[in-house]
Amino acid sequence: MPESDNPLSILPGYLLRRSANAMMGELRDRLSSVGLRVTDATVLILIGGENELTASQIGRALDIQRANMVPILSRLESDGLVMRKPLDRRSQAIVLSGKGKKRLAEAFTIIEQFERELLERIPAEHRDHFVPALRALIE
Amino acid sequence: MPESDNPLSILPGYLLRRSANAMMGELRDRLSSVGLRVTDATVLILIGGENELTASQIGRALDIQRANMVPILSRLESDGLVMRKPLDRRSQAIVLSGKGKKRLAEAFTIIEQFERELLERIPAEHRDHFVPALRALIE
DNA sequence: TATTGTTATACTCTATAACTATA
DNA sequence: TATAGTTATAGAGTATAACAATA
Repeated sequence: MPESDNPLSILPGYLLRRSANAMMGELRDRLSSVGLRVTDATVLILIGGENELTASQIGRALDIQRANMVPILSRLESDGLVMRKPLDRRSQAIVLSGKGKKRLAEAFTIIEQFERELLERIPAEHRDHFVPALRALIE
Repeated sequence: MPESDNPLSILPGYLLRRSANAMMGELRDRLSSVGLRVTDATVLILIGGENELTASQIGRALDIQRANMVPILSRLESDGLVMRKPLDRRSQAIVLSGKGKKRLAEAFTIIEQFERELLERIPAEHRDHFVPALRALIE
């Protein structure tokens, strides 16, 4: 908080939004150095960890609607980072290209450093409680 | 997480974004019942707690840029919730109207219930660590 | 019947630059 | 010179409805 305390600074929901916005702004700046948006990087990480996922499956895993996956995957494909591999005549797997694997590795280095610094900002006595608390909110 | 675990589900930054999006979506739905956006409600809470704040001061307190305060305050003013009170020939305080105070009270009831439920979703042993952790990320 | 991929569209939030009037 | 308020604009994320093709 740049300003001194206000009635909002005790509300967990407000603090959650403010901190997420601040952290994602920081991550966005760092990922721009490898030409990726935050969402792009999450898609690369997801499909890098599992073998064959369709656009719909990626959307469900990341809480992104089918329709909104279209521009994301178009961008990744036109950048040569992913390819489409037909599974049947309706579905297609989104798979990393060689270039996509390299880009994912670069992004992951940035993200690991970012996550490390994020955790270090949290006082030690609270640190280990953070991820379990967030996971409970998402379930 | 609707889907089973993936490489992202251990990243604090990703979980922070996902949980904030989920929580704010929920709050947005609830506040729509009193015709307010989440940001509108935060402005009302802020100016309800302090006597006289200008648009620029509100923006700095809430991490909203000057230019983006304009449509927010125009909306609140045209809804009759706030009024502009000249301080000098350049600055003006944004103050709650009577209608604005009533609307703020309605919104605050909704938000208090929301915040209560949010905290209850966090397992008891992690709960008290949540706000301090978030505050550390915003500083 | 349900699902996949897609198009089109609109709304919200955010970011930047520039301008004027005043402090 | 710095700040307040504003305009204009663009980018990004998100939400909804609808459609054809396929499972």
